[in-house]
Amino acid sequence: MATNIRDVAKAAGVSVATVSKVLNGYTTVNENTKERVLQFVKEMQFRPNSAARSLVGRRSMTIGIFLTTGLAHPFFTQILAGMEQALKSKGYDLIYLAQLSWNREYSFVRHCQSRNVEGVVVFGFQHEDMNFDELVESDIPTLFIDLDVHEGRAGYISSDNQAGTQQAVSYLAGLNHRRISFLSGNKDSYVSRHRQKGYRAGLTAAGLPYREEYVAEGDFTRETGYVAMGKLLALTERPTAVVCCSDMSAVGAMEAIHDAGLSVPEDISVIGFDDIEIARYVSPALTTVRQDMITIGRRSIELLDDLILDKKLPPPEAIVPTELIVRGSCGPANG
Amino acid sequence: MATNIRDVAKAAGVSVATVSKVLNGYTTVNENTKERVLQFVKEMQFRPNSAARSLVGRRSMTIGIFLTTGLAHPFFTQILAGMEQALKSKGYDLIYLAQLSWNREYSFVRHCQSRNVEGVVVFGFQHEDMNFDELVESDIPTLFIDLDVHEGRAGYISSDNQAGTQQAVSYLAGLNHRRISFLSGNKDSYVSRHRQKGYRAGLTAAGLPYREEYVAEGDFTRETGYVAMGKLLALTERPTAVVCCSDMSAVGAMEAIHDAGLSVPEDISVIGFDDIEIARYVSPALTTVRQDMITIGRRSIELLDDLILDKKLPPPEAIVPTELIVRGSCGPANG
DNA sequence: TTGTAGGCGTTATCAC
DNA sequence: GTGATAACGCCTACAA
Repeated sequence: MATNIRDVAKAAGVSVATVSKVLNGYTTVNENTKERVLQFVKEMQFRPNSAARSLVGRRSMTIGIFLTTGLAHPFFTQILAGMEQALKSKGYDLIYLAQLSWNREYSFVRHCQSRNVEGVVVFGFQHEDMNFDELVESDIPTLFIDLDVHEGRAGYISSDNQAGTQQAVSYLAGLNHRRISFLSGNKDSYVSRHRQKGYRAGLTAAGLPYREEYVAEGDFTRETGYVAMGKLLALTERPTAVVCCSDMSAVGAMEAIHDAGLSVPEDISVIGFDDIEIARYVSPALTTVRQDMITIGRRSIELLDDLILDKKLPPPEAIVPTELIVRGSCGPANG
Repeated sequence: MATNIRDVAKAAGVSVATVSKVLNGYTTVNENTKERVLQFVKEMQFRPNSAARSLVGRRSMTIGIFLTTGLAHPFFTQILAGMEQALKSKGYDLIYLAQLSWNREYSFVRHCQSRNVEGVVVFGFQHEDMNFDELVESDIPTLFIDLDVHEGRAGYISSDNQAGTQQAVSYLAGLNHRRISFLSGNKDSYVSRHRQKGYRAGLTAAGLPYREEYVAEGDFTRETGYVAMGKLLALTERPTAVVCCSDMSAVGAMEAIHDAGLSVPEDISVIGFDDIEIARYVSPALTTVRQDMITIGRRSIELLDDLILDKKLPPPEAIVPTELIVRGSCGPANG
């Protein structure tokens, strides 16, 4: 059906070995024959069968992707767009391994191995309920996004969560806010922990005290943002500003503020984290800490490629800068 | 490294052929040996190498995905989530073929063939600048989403664009609107054409005349929605309602209305199409025609699977129902 | 019912 | 500089 290396060899009047050598950049082949072979390759639109290639132990040029949070993650598209750039230039294809629901004994690692996957990107923010031991022990180069796994051949990449949050707090302090609260994500998630660190650092830098009651826990979603904000509002000395762990929880917080008969930013200033598209469309538009997911996507493939190519390379811990995007949800302190 | 069929055969004390037969559901194998083989398969966590499998002409269980609009498409995530359900139950993996930018002679079809891809899903709304001839002629089972290609082994799936738009017009007519305008997408796109058809059908059903000047062209984006709405507002007898070809263009239209000193829905009612997440967050929240992208994603894989399994099957033309989601952007006609 | 052996398309190791 | 040929892991006639 599709042309194979033998067809090309026959057409060019050489052996398959020669064609193979030309294709793999061996220098031990005559310039003229090389020229002729390449011409036939182009003419016949020949592309080596990747299954055969990976079978003989050569590279499969395949990177697997695993989503701990399902496809529904708001950043997925941006990350993928960033990945695409690097995939193109490095020549990888990206495979999404749909785990077979009917198989109780399903092993993601075995699935990767049977597919000859060269590396894996894991993406999501759930730490607790996933067991990555098998993956880490498998020695398959792995890059986690937003999960601080750093062991064996597994590294990670994430935004500078701490600095980003600290900058948000400083910005509010600069607007004379002195009662700044923090709406966290799941306490044990890597990103939430570091954002909370940044919150404390920001308070300290501004000479503000850390108050336990000003920290409310959510889980990144709009719903828990609403509930958590409600608790903050019930405080006798209620905060004049709130830094949220995600844009969606900020949206929930704004709704709670609105429902309490207060307004943003006159009564309370709100800052989100992420800069998802929705942030621009809520009213007032949300001031937020932008994560550069395009860069994170691109770098994740580049770092993974390094890991694949160099077996001895220590796994990376990459941090990508954030940017404060000022819109309309913050104003000077009032009260 | 990873266990192969020979290891399993040795462990179970049988030949590789027997193991293979067990794995492939041959009935010509003794119940006891089968039992024992399966036990070792499970114990050793054996999974046949898919490269070797597809090399011997068996199935690769791989479906390719091709995006004409890049990853940035707003529905991408939902479609993928729908696909995932079917991929799981059918046992396919999904591969994203990153086209190699440095290769001028790049052929998507050859890439698919070299990867032994069994079928392809094409997704996007650009018709004109893409050349699908090679793909259609390649005889690779293909399923287009939102593109009415129907030829050879290529079929398509899409929302019921016509009925959805017609329902939107009827809804407005029911609110006593008599000057209902239409903000189209790219005129030559499949979905826009059918939505415009539905617009006319809706007018006819309501006994309203079709007026050329009430149709403004955009390209689904917010920017062109803003511009097109501006033109409609400049009309001497300006419309009291507008049906838009997408939610993003509806957002643009609402901004134009606002900037003209008018308000939604008091002065002008607005209906979108898609029901993307943003529709819930603009103010007023957008009444819109929801597309069931989850179902479209799931069905696209199911239909593709049918096409792959049955070489004689005529390619499908599948239409998925829409649903009118009533929110706050429409009110009774006023004037 | 089970085992042997040839072949899928490619690369790597030798000879020549 | 070039060409046989043995792998890679698996499946499928065919033989036993």
